[in-house]
Amino acid sequence: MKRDVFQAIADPTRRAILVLIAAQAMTPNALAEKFDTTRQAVSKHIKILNECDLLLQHKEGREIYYKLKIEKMKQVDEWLEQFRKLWETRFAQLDDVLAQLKNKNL
Amino acid sequence: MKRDVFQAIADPTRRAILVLIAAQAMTPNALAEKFDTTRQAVSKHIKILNECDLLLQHKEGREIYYKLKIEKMKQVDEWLEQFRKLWETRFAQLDDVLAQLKNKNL
DNA sequence: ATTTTGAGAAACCAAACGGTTGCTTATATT
DNA sequence: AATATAAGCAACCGTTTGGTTTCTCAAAAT
Repeated sequence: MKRDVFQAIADPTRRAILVLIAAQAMTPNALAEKFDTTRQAVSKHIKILNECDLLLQHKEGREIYYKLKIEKMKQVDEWLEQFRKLWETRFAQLDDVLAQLKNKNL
Repeated sequence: MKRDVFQAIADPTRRAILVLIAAQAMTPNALAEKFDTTRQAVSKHIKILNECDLLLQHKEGREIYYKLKIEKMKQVDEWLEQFRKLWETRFAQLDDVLAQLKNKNL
């Protein structure tokens, strides 16, 4: 199944996982210990993250290390761009208002 | 019920609604016409967006205009910040690699 | 005054979600 | 060789999701 990044970050546990494996690769067991949840639960989240094409993995013996494809997070950033423009404009407008208030006080 | 922004943007229809009402206030009916869905479906999405505290509304007669609280979208931006740092670092490293390659070619 | 229209609310439905339990396979450990 | 451990997979369960249909209410329009 194919999914998008927005689905991936919808769940709080998954967001926490993403943060952890952004910095360093981790095994499912290590992740499960970090939060208090079972390995199977983590495993399911990893499956979903994989379907979002967000993960890199490499095997070391019987352990599997998962790491985040950080670039994929840019997709969220790109979508956000359109709003960023708006809130920056609004901020500029607020600046104007403040400037005018200041002038009135003089 | 209380929800977070990440839930709001998880659904594609909801993302489309957010984009539309970011620029200008719109009524549920107007929104429903934009995509091919029923007003009731839109109404449910609006309910969820409201529970995420993402909406401003004002009534004009029997019509209700909804508009996005754009600043709320910053919450996503802030969460993304930690990844942005990483992918920018990585980009800088790539720059280094390219620079080294260039030197070898000289 | 009656009818039409905009909108929220409730009941219902199938599908998806998040989690648990139990099983299997592969790799280490003893 | 026998046991222990890492991990994926499948079945199951209660809850949530996204959508439709129906109903009600309030504000136009006729």
